[in-house]
Amino acid sequence: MTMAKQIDDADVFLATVDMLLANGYAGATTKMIAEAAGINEVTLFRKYGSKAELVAAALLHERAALEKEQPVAYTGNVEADLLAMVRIYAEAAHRQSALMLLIIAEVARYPELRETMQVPFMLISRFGKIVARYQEEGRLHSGEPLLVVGALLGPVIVNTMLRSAETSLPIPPIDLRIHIERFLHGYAIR
Amino acid sequence: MTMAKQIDDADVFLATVDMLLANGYAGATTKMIAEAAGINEVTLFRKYGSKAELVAAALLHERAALEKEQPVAYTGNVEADLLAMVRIYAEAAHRQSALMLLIIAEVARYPELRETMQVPFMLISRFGKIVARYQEEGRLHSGEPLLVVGALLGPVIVNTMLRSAETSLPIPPIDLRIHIERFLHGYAIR
DNA sequence: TTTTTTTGCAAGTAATCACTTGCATTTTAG
DNA sequence: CTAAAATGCAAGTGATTACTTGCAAAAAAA
Repeated sequence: MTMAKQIDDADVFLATVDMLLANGYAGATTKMIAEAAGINEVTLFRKYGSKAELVAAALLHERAALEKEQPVAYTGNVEADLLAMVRIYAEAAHRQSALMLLIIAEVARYPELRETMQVPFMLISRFGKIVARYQEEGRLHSGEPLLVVGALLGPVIVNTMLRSAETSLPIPPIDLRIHIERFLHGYAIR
Repeated sequence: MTMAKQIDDADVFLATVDMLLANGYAGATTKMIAEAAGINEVTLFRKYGSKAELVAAALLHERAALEKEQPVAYTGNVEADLLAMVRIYAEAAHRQSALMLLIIAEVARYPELRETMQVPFMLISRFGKIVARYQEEGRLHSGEPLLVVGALLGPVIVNTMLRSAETSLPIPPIDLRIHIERFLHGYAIR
C-alpha cells in the first residue's frame, strides 16, 4: 500500500540543492530549506531523518536527473565530440560544475556525505571513455584519459570558478570553439 | 611607545589558515584556532576583534608571504617560463591553490571577507603579464592573457582538486612537462 | 621598583542550529 | 464514511557558537 504524497520530493530536493549552492552545507539551514520548499521544517525531519540524509538524497536525485540527460556519444568527429563535452559542462551541466566545486570544497569534510561525492564525477568518467576511443584510433595523443579530460575541462571549470568569484580581475568568458582549437593544436605559434 | 608582543602574529595566522583549509570558514571555530595557536581564545578577540577580522588578517598575511616568493620572470624561453608558472602553482603555491578554492567556494559568501579575495589572484595576474609579452612577440597565439593563463593552470588546478577529493576515480598526478608540451602543441595527432 | 600592558582563566550571554514532542488539521486509503 | 497516514503549528531541548566580563598573574616598560 504505497501512499501518494502531497509533498513532492523533487521540489524539496531542488530547494535543498539551491540552498546548498547559494549558502554551502553549513550555511544552508534546515529552516531555510523548508521555507524555500514551502513546507514545514518538522516535515523535513520526519520524511528525511536528518539534514545529512536530506542532502544525500538531494544529491543522489540530482545525479538521477543527470543520467537522463542527452549523453555525449562518440560520432567519429573529434572536434565535434570534444566541443559537445565542453558544452555540456559549460552550459547544461553548469549546475553540476558548481555542485562539484561545493562537494569537493565542503561536503568532503562531512564523512556522512562521502558516498554522494561520486555524483558529479560520472560525467568525467563518461568523457574519459570517449577520449580513450579517440586515443586508440590515433587521433589524440596517448596518456591517461582522465588526465586528458582534466586538460579539456580544466580551463572551462577554472574560468567558471574565477568568473563566479567576481574577483577584481576582468576575466572574460571562455570561447569554447577557440578552446577546442587550442586544445587540439596548441597555443604555440609555428 | 610600541610594545613588544609575547604572542607572534605569524603563529596565530598560520594556525588560522591551517584550520580554514582543514575545516572551512564555518567549521574553523575560534576555539580550535586558539588551541592550535597555543593561546587563549579570549586573546584572539582582544587582539583581532572578531573572527572575520582575524581571518582577513590571516589571509592578508598569507599574501604578504607570497609576495616575497621567487617571482616568475620573463626569460625569453616560453617553454621554461610556462613550466615555471605551472610548477609554482603545483608545488610551491599548493597551499595558495587550496586557499583559492576555499575562498571561491566559501569565503565569497561572507561579504565582510570580500576584499581578501584578491589574495590568491595576484599570481594569476602576474602570470598574465608574462603571457602577454610572449603574445606580443608572436610566440603564443593571441587572446585575452587571463584566459590563456586559465588554460595553462586549469588542468593543473582541476587535477589537484580531483585528486584531493579522493574520488573513486583513479586519477593520476599530472606530468607538468607533458602538460606544457600539450599546451603548446596540442592533443591532436597530425 | 613601579606602572602599564598583555595574557590567561573561569564564567557567562545571547543567538543559532539540528532535532524533538504533542496536538490539531488535512489528506488519502479502504 | 471511517480509519490511517501525512502535514502543520507551537513550543521546547540541548549543544554549539561568536563574543564578553571581571579578575588575577605575568611580562614588559618606565
